[in-house]
Amino acid sequence: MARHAKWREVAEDLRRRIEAGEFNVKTGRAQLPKELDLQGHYDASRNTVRDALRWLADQRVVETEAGKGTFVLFRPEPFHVTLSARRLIPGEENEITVPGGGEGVDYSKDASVQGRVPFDTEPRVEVQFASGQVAHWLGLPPESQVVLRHQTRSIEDKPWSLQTSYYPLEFVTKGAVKLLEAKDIPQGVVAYLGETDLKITQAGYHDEINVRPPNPAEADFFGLPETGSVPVYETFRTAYDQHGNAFRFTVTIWPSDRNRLHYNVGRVPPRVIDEPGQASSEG
Amino acid sequence: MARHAKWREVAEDLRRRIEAGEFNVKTGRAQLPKELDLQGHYDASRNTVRDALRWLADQRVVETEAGKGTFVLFRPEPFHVTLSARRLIPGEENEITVPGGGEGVDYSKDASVQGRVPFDTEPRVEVQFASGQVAHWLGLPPESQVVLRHQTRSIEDKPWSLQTSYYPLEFVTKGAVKLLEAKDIPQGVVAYLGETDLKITQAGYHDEINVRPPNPAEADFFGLPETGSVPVYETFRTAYDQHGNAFRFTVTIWPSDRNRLHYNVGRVPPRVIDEPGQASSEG
DNA sequence: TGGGATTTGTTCGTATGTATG
DNA sequence: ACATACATACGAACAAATCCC
Repeated sequence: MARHAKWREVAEDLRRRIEAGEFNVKTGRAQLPKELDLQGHYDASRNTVRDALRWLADQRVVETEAGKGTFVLFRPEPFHVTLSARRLIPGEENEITVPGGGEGVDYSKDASVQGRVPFDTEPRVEVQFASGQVAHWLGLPPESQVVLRHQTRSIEDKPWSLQTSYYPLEFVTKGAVKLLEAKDIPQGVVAYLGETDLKITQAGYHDEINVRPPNPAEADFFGLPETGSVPVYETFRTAYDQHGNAFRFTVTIWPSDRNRLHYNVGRVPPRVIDEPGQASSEG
Repeated sequence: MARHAKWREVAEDLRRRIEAGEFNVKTGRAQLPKELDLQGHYDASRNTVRDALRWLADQRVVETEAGKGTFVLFRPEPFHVTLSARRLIPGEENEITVPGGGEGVDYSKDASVQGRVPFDTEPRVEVQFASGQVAHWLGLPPESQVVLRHQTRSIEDKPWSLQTSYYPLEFVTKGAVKLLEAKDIPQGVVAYLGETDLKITQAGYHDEINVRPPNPAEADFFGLPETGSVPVYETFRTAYDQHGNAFRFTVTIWPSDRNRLHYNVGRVPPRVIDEPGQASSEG
């Protein structure tokens, strides 16, 4: 009869009851009965109940807090992040064409988020020897040094992404001195590099998207369970200039529980560009 | 001294020993000592050892098999999948330009995989009422019917992706009768639609990327643990024709343990287009 | 500030079931 | 049929976090 183990049946039933709203309260978080009561309700041992709760906690359905209880997790609406630029080079239509005109065109930012304003911290700036991965993507010889600019971004006071960009140290000695300053570059780094003697223009970029469990520092920053049950997106962006040389390598970490990624390729209706993810839920 | 719980310390130590290659054997899989021996080695109870092993199993570091033992998991090199087309419309350079010329240009496929040949099953074809999501993306009124074409893809005998495409049923009555046939369309569906009276040309597409645990059917097909510890990518692609109308909606499932996704935007050196992910590991 | 009650976290022991060879 | 090894389930004790008075 029992197709599943007992702990699994308890878990499934609890999830059903959670989705039916049985534990909802008017104010505050929905709280499950305490383990002792569940033990009585399901005629199971406390360990079996705890196996069920652990499984639900791993799936981010509930959250347990020592001394307090087990609570139903509120899952926020995800941010919809568009990772493809609208136009890449101002004045040229070599990328996405917005038939309606040029308003709201986004040249310099890496990502735009529908309807919400991200808050960036001031960057932390370091000079390091390039790791193998960084050297590979930037096309640098081993032992090269790079400037690293690290930022955290939040939306509505919630941590949203971690970003680290790498530039050849050479850029600094050739005129881009602001790269070493630990403060935001208002017009964006790409625009700034174009204003310096380097005269770098972004012609295109390559993105690689990976998914993995967060490391402890990331889990702490984003408030993710340290079991690694909520993965993070890890995007690697290599930007190329007008000569086909890589000039920037950016690693960004996005928790998967609050982000969806979007790309537009070719000609796409403006409403899709402007309002990604309007009705996308449930697969 | 003990910063972590005992089970966690056992787990960390086991991972260290695994990475040090302590359990490697010349032929076959590396096998850990049995639980009873680990219990003795760490002076812990069997349940504590099992807590550690469960944590490692959730992270796909090891795999336990009843009656056999606990084995170190072999993690294969991921496939690198490029989701941006090289050129979108033959003859026009409105998408990625390959300076070297037109060789190897990929017009019709949704995805190209570096150095490996995917094997597609014959499609399963159905007619359904459009769900809310499908109707939304295709811009169809409620109660519309759609043709659904479902395929599984494998690379080197390993299941690699699950794909379902939706087309307005209207297309069939307007001449695209092959959409209803349960066999592959060699030139690709997009090219075929252009050859019919519909004269549809793909002008662009929008991709949304999500990550979630696999459902039981997906876990079974891909051989993923049913705990959901290995997430799958779920990509939603909406393709638009020359008039800005959506003509296809495609949902693809890719297990994250064997896939990395790539996009090229703007002008990118051909070697990056042709050989994605050449040296990208370790973050 | 403290102490006791409540609730979850960790660890142990033990028994039995199930898959494998 | 038997031994091996992991899976499930039970019970119990104490620790740690939280809350309330």
